[in-house]
Amino acid sequence: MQCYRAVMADRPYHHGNLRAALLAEAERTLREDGIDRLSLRDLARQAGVSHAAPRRHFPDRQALLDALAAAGFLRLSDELRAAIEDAGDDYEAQLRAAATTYIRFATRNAALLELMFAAKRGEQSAALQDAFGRLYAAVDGMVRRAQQAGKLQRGDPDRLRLLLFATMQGIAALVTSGAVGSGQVDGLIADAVTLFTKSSG
Amino acid sequence: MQCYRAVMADRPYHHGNLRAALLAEAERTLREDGIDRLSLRDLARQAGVSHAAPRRHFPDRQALLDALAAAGFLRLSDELRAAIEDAGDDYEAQLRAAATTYIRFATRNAALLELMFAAKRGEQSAALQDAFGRLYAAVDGMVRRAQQAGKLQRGDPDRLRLLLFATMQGIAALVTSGAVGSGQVDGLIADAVTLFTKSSG
DNA sequence: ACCTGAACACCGTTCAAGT
DNA sequence: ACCTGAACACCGTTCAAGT
Repeated sequence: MQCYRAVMADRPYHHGNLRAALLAEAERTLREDGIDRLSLRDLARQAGVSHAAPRRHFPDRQALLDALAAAGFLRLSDELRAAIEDAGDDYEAQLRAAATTYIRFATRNAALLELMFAAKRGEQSAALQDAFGRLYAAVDGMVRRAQQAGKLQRGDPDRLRLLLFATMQGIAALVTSGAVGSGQVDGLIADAVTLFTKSSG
Repeated sequence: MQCYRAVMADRPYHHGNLRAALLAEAERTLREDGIDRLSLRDLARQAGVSHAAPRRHFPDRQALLDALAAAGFLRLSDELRAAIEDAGDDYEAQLRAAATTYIRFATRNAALLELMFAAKRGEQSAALQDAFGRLYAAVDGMVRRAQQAGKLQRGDPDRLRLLLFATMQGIAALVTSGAVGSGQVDGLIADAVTLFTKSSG
């Protein structure tokens, strides 16, 4: 009778990793139902825990959203690093791989990406800023190497990196908002790469 | 006694333009407090009307958000057209003016722009799609003229227009999310214009 | 340390009923 | 046509209390 809440438990709820379970469930809900249907009480219910229990791990709803966003930044930056590494030594191939990975992440995690780039109403947590920094660093490293090799368009290097970042994010926004069909994505990426790489000739 | 709800009424509530009053108040709330604090009940309260009254004009909360987004698209496209017209005959100046206007709109209406480009969960209303079309047409016209005059980079014209749109939206996203400081905006726009215009020489 | 249970002040949405 | 008032099923957040 006191084991009621362990009905569907092979997962070790109630001891240890409630925080991780909440985050995992939250990400699933975010992907499948959208941010509007994401409620702390529902997450607690699905974790078999009282509605006040999440408060130990996330002081309020925004804290959970911030944690989701931070995890998103880390995962996207890891995927970008891997894609760039797999692309070999050709800078244009690296650029194309990075852009493709970024847009694919955007289409598969539309609500999460939106959350990651939500207008910050107040100050963002340090963890969230760090996570964004990881993403920026992933893009930055690639672009910096390409610039040093003289493969990119001229212009202020820092701004050019930001601009490339902005272009990827912009394409992602158009795709997830439905303004651009998935069939146009590859062409858009190709044009963007052409635009940024030095067409020396 | 039956005039209770007209306490602060010089506005003609309760007769005629509740819809417009709700939209105006909603946009103010969106700008000042963010989308999370935007509630139909609160809007009704501020309009001096029962909480069920808005239902006549907006079937649900999403309908009101869609109407806000549509109005945003129309206003932004109007501002873009005006800025382009004021910029004269030089295509690069037009491009710079359009980008500046777009980013300024983004910084002043961050929450609204986010709403405008929110990932569509289902189908979007026809009115919303039309409004987006107006925005796209505003950008499109300018770019098309520049392309015909041979002032832009080569590449598939349709995709180049989308790419330019994406770049503006991407810069806007980085600015409103706080990833790019307002001091870097002008430089970013300048670099973007340089990138897109044909540096023939 | 981590969680419960009740309570408070809100929501969106629905629906019969009023004018 | 447009609006009211009560009702329903939810929220997030707080807090004393339990183990």
